[in-house]
Amino acid sequence: MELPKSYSHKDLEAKWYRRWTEAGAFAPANHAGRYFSMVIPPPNVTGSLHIGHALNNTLQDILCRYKRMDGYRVLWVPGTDHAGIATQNVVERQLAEEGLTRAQLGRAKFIERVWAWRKQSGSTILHQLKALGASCDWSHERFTMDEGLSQAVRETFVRLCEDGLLYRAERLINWCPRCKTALADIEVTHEEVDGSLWHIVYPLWDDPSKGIEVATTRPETMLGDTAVAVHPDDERWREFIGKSLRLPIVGRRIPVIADPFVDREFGTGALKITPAHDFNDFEIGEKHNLKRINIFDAEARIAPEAFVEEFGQEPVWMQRYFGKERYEARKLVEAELQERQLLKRRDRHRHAVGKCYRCSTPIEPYMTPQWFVRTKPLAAPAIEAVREGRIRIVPEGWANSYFAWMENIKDWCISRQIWWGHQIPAWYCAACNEQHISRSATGDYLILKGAQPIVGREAPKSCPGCGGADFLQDPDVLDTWFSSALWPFSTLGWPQATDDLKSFYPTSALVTSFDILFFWVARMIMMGLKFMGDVPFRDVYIHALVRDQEGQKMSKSKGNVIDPLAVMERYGADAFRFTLAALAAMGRDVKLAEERIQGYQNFVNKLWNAARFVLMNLTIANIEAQKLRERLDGEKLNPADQWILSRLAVTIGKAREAIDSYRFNEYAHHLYQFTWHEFCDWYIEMSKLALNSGNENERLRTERVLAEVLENILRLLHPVMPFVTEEIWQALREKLGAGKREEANGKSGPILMLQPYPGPEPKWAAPEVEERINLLMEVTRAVRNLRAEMNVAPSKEVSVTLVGADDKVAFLRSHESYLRALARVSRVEYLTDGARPKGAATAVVGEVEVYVPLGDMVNVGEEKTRLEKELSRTEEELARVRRKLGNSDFVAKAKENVVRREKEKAEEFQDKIRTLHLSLGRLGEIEQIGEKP
RNA sequence: GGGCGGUUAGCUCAGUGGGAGAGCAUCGGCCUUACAAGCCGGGGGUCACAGGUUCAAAUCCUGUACCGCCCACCA
Repeated sequence: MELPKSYSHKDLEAKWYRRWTEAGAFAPANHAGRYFSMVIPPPNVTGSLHIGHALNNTLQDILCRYKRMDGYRVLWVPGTDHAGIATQNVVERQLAEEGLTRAQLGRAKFIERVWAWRKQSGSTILHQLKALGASCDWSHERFTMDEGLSQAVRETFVRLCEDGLLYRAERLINWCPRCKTALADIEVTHEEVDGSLWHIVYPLWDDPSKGIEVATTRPETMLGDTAVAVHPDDERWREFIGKSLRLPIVGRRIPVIADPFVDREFGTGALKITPAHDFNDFEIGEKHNLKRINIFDAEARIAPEAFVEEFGQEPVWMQRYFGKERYEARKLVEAELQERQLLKRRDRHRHAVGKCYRCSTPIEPYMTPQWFVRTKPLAAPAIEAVREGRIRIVPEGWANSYFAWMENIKDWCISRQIWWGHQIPAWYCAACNEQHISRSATGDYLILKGAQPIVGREAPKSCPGCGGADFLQDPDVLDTWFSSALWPFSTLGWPQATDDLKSFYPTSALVTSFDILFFWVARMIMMGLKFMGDVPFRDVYIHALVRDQEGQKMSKSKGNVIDPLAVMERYGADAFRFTLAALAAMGRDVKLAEERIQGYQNFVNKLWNAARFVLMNLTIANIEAQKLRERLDGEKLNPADQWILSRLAVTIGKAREAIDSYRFNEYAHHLYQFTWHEFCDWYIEMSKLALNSGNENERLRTERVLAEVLENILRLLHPVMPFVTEEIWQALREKLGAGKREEANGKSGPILMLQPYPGPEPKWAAPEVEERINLLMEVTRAVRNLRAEMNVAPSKEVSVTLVGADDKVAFLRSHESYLRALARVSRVEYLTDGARPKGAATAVVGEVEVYVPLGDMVNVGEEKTRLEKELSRTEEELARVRRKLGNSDFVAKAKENVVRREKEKAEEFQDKIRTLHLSLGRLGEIEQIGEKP
């Protein structure tokens, strides 16, 4: 079978993916050897494949395919994350389009609806991964809300509770008024905004003519103020300390307290204290035993309850505020203060605002009972594991961020007031907690602070307190990241003691992006150590974010997204994967422009055409590809063959080194360089001579080398470009005589995907041959260069004279046919010494001088200019080398080989200068002749 | 406020102590029977700036500027 003239990825990709699947090539059971395992960073079920997933999974797949070929039992566990808030938001938006809210639907119906949605479109993203070529073991696919994983979640929750690492308490937490749920600290992103700083006067209780001027960015929260704090040493306010103020608008009597926390330099040096709606104020409030007045409802609207409690009835003077959301209330407060002439100033002020990482709504510090994980005891061993190198973070710079975060870790708020997720396995006896349960008309209920939870793997049968059997389960669900934290072992069957766990835990590597280092990686390490007693993975490879060519984050709103599916459709998965690998340099963002992919598509095409060349020239048959090498060892190889095999051996070494250290870009680069610029540009061109020599032995030998090198290239490239390499490999195999029979029998034959990865080939190393072929290549380039510079038409053949050291010239003479073919030279003459051709364009390659006679076709003046330029360039270089050698410190202190090389250089430059001078002199003669006809 | 990273050719980026590199773009020449998605050749850079260490610095150290990111309770 010959390969078609051009490569068409469209049908082939699906064909090979199917074939690999049918061959069971993704399952670890089919391989023997050491274990290699990875778990996929589970994409959100809501998602579709974006460029970040593409990069992440391409790198993982490269590792898996490499390790699989290299003899490991590879397990790559795929799956998806239920993504609590994100998914709930998506389904809520769908409902909104139907004019429904989740409240109207009710909890049970809503969850049903989410499940239906996830069933229908939840695996979209995994199908898209298949288009990318991801070699996951699909029989191991998991979902963070699978029954097995739910069991793992309940198990960990109960055990953490038993170990005192879990508690429920009322704390000031980050609240998203849009999602109406608590968030963990890291789920809040801080954004700088241009805001204002309001200066407000709080009059003295006893003497309203005097007052304290406070400065605040959030005037609306003053309704909840319970004190004003000043620095104890601040002269301006000293006399006020201990006195009472009348809180404007509300009329509350609040004290002036002294606290060194207050920054005298900022604003007026007086800080209003709102313990229920500011984290700093909360702490100060706790210290000074201040009242915490919650002025908001769950949607951050001013709620009357606290004021009713305070004043015994709804304060009529505050009527206009009730029910108003934060920013509206802010305007009203500002207006009323203005009216009362208590608003002194409003300055422009830039400051950071915390926003919900899911919906960008400004978060509200809010007092609610929540569940927390005590993280310090979990963090300590997690820090140690990285510090001791039991987990290696690559690039290691990220370890600093990891340590910094872990060492300052705060308790993790894990409860969310949403419906989609793992409902917390805690129950409350309805009878015992009657006064702590608030029921709404719709049947929903809230568990207030002070309620006594019973934590268990399942609902309790009866209350140990009263014996009652009426229980309400905690309505909250767990943070999505709680179940993701268990992913490396929950997906392998934990809490059951499975074979998978025994074989594949700890996993070998985790490939992820830095933006979830704290969300996910850190927590997996804590949980893995806690519940498995061992690290969840050995290596963490952290890759960059994909940005557009301007370095902007890709986002739909900016319209700069590159859709991986569209790209693959257009350029093929292989070109896309190769591009991602080539751009994945460590510690840098990946800036992706579509032209890059196009560029690497050319490489796919180049490989394809090289393969076509090899295949159309193969006459040998009945040799299995795998046996090529054995045959090759018996051959008498010529220097060109030895050279390409030596280069191949070097490339194999570099490729292994690069991939073993997660340097994907270097991997891609080395293979690109070897395939294109060594194999195609030189070896294939040289091979044409042997193939057309008419010498049967030479021809067969060259065919074998071509096939051997191509086959190695295919195996080396397969991890990055699985589809095209498989297609070519199969064609090669068939051409070599194997495969046909099996296909006729309907059996599936060998696949490249499961061939051994090229090993080190020390016997191919031939540095001295490389050196000689290098000379030949340089002389060839010199001739080409002279022709181009002298504008000699490519069709015009020229003769060349070579002058130089005996051994060099002898080698060049024995390979004259290459020079003739590669540089389009008709005749080569050799002079070992003495005479030089008259009137020739000159180049110097090491110890060899290259002359191309000018004849009558060249402008003598141009050649003279060219030589003079070359001469001055060489003189500059010589001067630099001489300066170095003239420096006694250099000669004394530099390494010997460095000095030696400099000396060699000096000699080389001197020779070159001498030659150039001679050539210039001879040109002068011609000029004179020309002038005197 | 703290930390991390970046600054190298027109663009995107490799390169961690000894002669400045790649891809793309550009210019010139080629339809040479694997490939014009190609071949051959060329031009282009005081390696951000200023000091320092060293025989030797794009590379190590210090500082500065600009850009980006992360963390942080200055209202």
